[in-house]
Amino acid sequence: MATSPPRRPGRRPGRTRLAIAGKAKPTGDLVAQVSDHLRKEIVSGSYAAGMSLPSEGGLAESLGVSRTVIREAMRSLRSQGLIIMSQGARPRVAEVDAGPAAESLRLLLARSRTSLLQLTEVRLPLESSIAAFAADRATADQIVGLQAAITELEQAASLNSQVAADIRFHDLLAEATGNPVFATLLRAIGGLLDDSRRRTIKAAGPQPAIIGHREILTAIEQRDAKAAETAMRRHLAWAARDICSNGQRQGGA
Amino acid sequence: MATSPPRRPGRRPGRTRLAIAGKAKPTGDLVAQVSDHLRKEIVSGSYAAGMSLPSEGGLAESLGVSRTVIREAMRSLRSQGLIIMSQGARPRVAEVDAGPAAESLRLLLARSRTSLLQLTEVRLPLESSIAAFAADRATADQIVGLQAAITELEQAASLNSQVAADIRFHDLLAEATGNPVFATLLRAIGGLLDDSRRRTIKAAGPQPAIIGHREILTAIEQRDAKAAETAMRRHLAWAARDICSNGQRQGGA
DNA sequence: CACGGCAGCTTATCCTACAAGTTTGTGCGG
DNA sequence: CCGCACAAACTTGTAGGATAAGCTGCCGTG
Repeated sequence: MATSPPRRPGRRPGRTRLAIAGKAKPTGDLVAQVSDHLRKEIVSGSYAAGMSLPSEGGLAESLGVSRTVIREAMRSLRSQGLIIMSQGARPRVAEVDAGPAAESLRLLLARSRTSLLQLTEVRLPLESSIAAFAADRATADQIVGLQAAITELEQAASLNSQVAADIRFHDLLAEATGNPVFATLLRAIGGLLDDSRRRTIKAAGPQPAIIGHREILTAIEQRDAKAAETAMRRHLAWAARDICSNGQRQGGA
Repeated sequence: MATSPPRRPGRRPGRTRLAIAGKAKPTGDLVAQVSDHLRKEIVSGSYAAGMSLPSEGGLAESLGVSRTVIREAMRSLRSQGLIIMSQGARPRVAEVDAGPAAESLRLLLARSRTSLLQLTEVRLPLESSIAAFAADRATADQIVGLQAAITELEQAASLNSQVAADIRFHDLLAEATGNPVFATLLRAIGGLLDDSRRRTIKAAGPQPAIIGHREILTAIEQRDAKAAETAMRRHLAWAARDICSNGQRQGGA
């Protein structure tokens, strides 16, 4: 006896529109709609970072789609670094992090046979500007922090800590511009150059980097944007030299 | 009667390892494993661009997982711009495109509450370098394309097409550097500045932009990197002027 | 109050079914 | 023999249900 109405599964014909507030797009791609909807909510800040999202079942019901659709949309958001999922716990909104964007860039570069040289090419104007802006805007605290990063590099024993101190100096510099866009882009690109950094320091030792950083910091302390830019340019040119010599392609992994 | 063996659904306990060649990672996240596997195959070139991938069912069987897992992995790859899916047709390997990486960066920047002024600040050195590199490297074809973009801007009737032509010129310029990293970063930042561009052109008309583009192109034709950089700097300074006046924050969407 | 265990909720995976789109092959007419 | 219409097969998109495994918080015990 078909007491319950014969609710057939499968794609429901006319129901192209979602139970999402406002206009209904007749795109026909439910996952994309849900995914866009949630992405907007997250980016606009309706869901704060660290906050838990509704459960898959709840979202499925409230948006009027199946859990399958929700799951695929979630997977999409997850691969964009917007949410964090783990079995048993509700998905949470991820902190803002340059990692996924860097990964995306890495993927692009790996596919388009981009060389490290091309990355440095972009890094040069970016970091030069960073140095210049930092000279104008760095606070006293930030200058102290930069000094500390140099000291850290001087006293670092292992290669790892040397590389870390190097990265730290550049990050602090980007932060000192007061412009998060600089820091973001630098980290996205810089993350791809970690291996290169390591090789360079391993080959030449930390001394060249220390000298370069000192020159930059001196220019910043004197509020000399032009000099800071020049010093940074020289610093990076040194680092780029042995990239040119063994111009390896950016591998996968 | 359980004539058929009681093949219970649900997560199969011991089967944490995938039928993927080589080492078995006990990560427990099948989707990630499948996704990584396919990603490697695509990036390494085992699946050439434009080529069709096996069907979901086929992959599910050959990798020993359910179609659900395959679908979620596909969705992940799709959101990274590696594959293209459409109903009824097998998924195909996407051409190399900077779009997804730029989108990922755009998302990151949008989440970190950046102002238009801050975006412009980064755009200035970036585009300046782009102009300089383009002057050195643009091919004859690319110069023709740039000229066409200017003509397009001159003849554009609607505001929309004017903005589009403006964006197109800058994109082509980035492409002319021969360095996809420039194009990617520019698109990420530029995408957030679209509204601003629209307002600027709406307020001042296309003439200032046309003049700026012409100056840049002239410098490029003469292979004068320094002049190209200067021209670009002037062009952007003009555009930035009325951003400073109404320094609004960058909203979502 | 501290702490361990249990109950409920939630995700991860699998399965099956059907709708709707694409591709392919077949057969017919020119 | 070639080209085209049409149908069959294949494939993706969505729904829905079931089970396993993990997490969270509550409650009872010490």
